[in-house]
Amino acid sequence: MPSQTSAVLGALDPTSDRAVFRQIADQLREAIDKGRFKEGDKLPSETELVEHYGVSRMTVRNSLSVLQGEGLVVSEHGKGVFVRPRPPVRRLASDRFARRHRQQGKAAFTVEAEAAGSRPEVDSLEVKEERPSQDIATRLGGPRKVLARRRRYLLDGRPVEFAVSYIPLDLASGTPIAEPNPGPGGIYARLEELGHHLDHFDEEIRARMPSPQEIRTLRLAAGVPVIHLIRTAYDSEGRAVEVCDTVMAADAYVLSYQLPAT
Amino acid sequence: MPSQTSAVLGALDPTSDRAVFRQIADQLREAIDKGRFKEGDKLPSETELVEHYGVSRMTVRNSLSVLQGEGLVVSEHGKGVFVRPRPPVRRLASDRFARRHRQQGKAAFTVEAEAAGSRPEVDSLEVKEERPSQDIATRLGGPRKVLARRRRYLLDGRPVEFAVSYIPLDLASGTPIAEPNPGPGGIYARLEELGHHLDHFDEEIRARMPSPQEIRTLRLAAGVPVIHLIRTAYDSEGRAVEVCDTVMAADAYVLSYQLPAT
DNA sequence: GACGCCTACTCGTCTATACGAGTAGGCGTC
DNA sequence: GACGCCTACTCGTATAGACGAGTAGGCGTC
Repeated sequence: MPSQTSAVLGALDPTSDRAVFRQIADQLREAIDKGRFKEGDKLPSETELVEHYGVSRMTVRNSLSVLQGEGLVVSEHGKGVFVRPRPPVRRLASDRFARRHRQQGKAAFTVEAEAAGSRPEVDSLEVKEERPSQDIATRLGGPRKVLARRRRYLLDGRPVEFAVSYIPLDLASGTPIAEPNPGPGGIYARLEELGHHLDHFDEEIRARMPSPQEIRTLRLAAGVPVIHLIRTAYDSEGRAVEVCDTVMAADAYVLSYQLPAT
Repeated sequence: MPSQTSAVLGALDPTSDRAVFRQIADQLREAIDKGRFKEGDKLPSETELVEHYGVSRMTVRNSLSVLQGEGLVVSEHGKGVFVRPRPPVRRLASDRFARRHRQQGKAAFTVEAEAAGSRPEVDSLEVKEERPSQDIATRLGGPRKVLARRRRYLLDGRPVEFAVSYIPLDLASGTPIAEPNPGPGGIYARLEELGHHLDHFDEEIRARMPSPQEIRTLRLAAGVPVIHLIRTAYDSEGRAVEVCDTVMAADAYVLSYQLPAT
């Protein structure tokens, strides 16, 4: 029903000093916001928009690229431009590293995902010794070498998170922490078994646009930022025992913290 | 020295199947990453890039728009395209609402900004009674009317944050909370004076691309996401006494939380 | 010197056209 | 029915050209 375009979209205002491609983008955005195009709906094709507005195709494409940059739509080569579906979000509670969870012995990601009815996967395992970057070394108190554990998390086949844990090599070497699978409860459980009683975590949160590498790894659509979280774990002696550097697809997460008011 | 372009940028690979505009974007990105173009530097003009690569101007513009979308560069009409300077970041510690800070009587934003050597400003004051949105009402336990306090925060003249506090009207009405200036220590201090002893805060954090309205309010450059933080304050009886909905320019903030491991 | 114009350069917008490549469905052949 | 081709439609990439508008500096006039 291509002729329905005119039922949803209005006309341009030739007296406006607002650029034509912005006017078109505005109309499409409004139509999406008001639900006249719903999640997953196909927008009118470029050709239809060209005919509807009487402008050239490059102008229409310019409009659509504005909406892509805002993360409102995604284009699929050969198929069309679609209103971007909002993926269900995964909530990360601030007590997700509480000892009581650790003692249950299952990985937090797996438990939470299954509770939410999603199929969790962990891949791209890489565990190796490295020389830490300046930043990581500083956070860990200056070790010369660290064990780096890299993994990627997927939900229902969609990559949502990429994480690297760095542990000072003198803590990790020869322990289950250096194994691809560190066992139930993860490396925090192993650290505590090794006598490093965990005291607290520091988390730093930034948001930014992804690098091309991150776009590939997380298969990000245009206009989706990432949340960059750097967590440092401290034991009861105040020593930093682990730094975890995590990049998350921002459209898949809500972080949740509870803070005392005292 | 326009001829320096060829000293920094290489040639295209005609055998590559990577699109020409992507190859150009890659080369510019690499040059920026490696510091051959530094923060604030002007990139070669579109015309220079056209001559250097032997492509059409639209192709060059396409490359530059890729970098703009990544937030790496900003263009200034009539002047050129510049490597985007990274503004100094403002750190928000998770103890910023601790009672001891509140009792000192100065607004947290002002104190922190001056400590960091920046000039803080708060503007766009609006305090009025409203019917809450569905979401806000739910978070506050369903009041029919709320007091909404809107303000915008600036650092050295640059808007960095827009915040709206919602307080159930039956708590705020006729108190200093309903005044444009609620007095030392802010509304949290007033709430405690009114017998609402604060117990804890919940914070929800999302990251996303800004709406056109947010781009205007925060004067955001292309490719800068926002951090959306929703804080709910609870008193010792478990009642939600305030919801603060905050939108921050992501390039200006690092959020910092400390979590117990217990 | 102060002012204003003029010019050269910058990016912004828009048109018109061409071809490439991915998708989906029809339709005929086997 | 299964397969493969063909076609029509989609978006992706690139060219060439035109005009508009903001910026900054030179330069002449006053």
